[in-house]
Amino acid sequence: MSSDPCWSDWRPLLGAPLLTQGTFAELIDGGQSFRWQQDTAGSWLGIWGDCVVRLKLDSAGNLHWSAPAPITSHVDGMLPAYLFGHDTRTAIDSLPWRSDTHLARCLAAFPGLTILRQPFGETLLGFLCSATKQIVQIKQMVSLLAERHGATLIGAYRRLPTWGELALIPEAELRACLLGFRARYIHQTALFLAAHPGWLEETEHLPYLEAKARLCELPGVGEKVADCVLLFGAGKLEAFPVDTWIIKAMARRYRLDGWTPAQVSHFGRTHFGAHAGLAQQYLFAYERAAAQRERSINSTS
DNA sequence: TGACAGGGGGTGT
DNA sequence: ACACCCCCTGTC
Repeated sequence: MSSDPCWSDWRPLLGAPLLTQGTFAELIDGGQSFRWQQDTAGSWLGIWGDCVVRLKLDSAGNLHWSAPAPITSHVDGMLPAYLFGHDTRTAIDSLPWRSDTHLARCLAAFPGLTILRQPFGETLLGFLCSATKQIVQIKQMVSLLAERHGATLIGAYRRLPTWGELALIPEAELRACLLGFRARYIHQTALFLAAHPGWLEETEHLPYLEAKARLCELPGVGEKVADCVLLFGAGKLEAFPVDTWIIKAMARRYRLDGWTPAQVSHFGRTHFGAHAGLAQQYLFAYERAAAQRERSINSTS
C-alpha cells in the first residue's frame, strides 16, 4: 500500500515471558481486545490509543515488535505497560491453585497468559459492542467504527473514535457499522458522557465497587460489561465477569449447575480472591480450547 | 456454489 | 421470559 509507513526493524520485547502461539493468540485475540488482526503468517497488527504495532513470536517463544518509524519510540514506551503492566507472577501466586486442581490445570495450559491494560474509554466502547456477539463480529464492528469515524494515526491506520467524537455521530451512522441495537446504547452513552465531563476519568480511578456501580448507570452497561471494562481497561483484577461461557465452565468444573450469574459471581470473587479476574481469564481460555477440541472430535467422527 | 436456518461472551422491560 | 438487531457459521 502506498500510504503504508516505513516500519522499524523487529526488536525483542525485553522482559516478556516466553509464550506459545496459543497463549499469545489468547492474550491479544481471546476476547480482551478487539483490535488485533493476523497480518502475515504468525505476525499480528494491533492498535490501541495512539499506538500501532506489529507483534510476532519466534520459534523459541520470544516476543518481537515493530512499529511505524515515526512512532517507534512512543510505542516502545507504551507497549510493556499495555501487554505486561500487571505483576502477574504475584497475582497468580495469590490464587488458590494449591487447593484447586482445575485452576492449576488452567494455569498450566496457558503459561504467561495475563490481563491487558487497555485505554479505559475504548474498552468501554468495545464491550458495549459485545452483547450476544462473538469475537469475530465484535472485531468487525470496532474495525468499521475506526475506519469510518476514527482519526488517522499514521498511514491508513486509524484510532477508535473518542467518546467526544461519538457524541457527534448520528445513531443511524453508528447502526451502519453493523452495531444493531447496540447503536442506541453507544449513542446514548456518548450523549451522557458529553454532558458529564470528567465522569469517565473519575470512574476509572474509583475503587472497584464504586466504579462498577457508576458504569452500570450507563445505557447498555450491565454487570458483565462493567466487569470487563474494569478488568481489561482499568486494571481492576478483582473484577470477575460472568458470561455464558463462565456460567457453563463453573457448572461443569465446580458443580455449580443451576446457579444464577449473581451466585456464580459471588462464588468467583470469594473462591478466587483479590485477583479473581485473572483466574477468570485462565478458566475462560481453557474452556474455549476444550470446546474447540470437542468440536473437532465431533466433526471427524 | 449458493441459499437458509439457527444461534450468538447481554441488557432492559 | 422475551425483545432487541443482524452477521457468522454450519449444513444442505
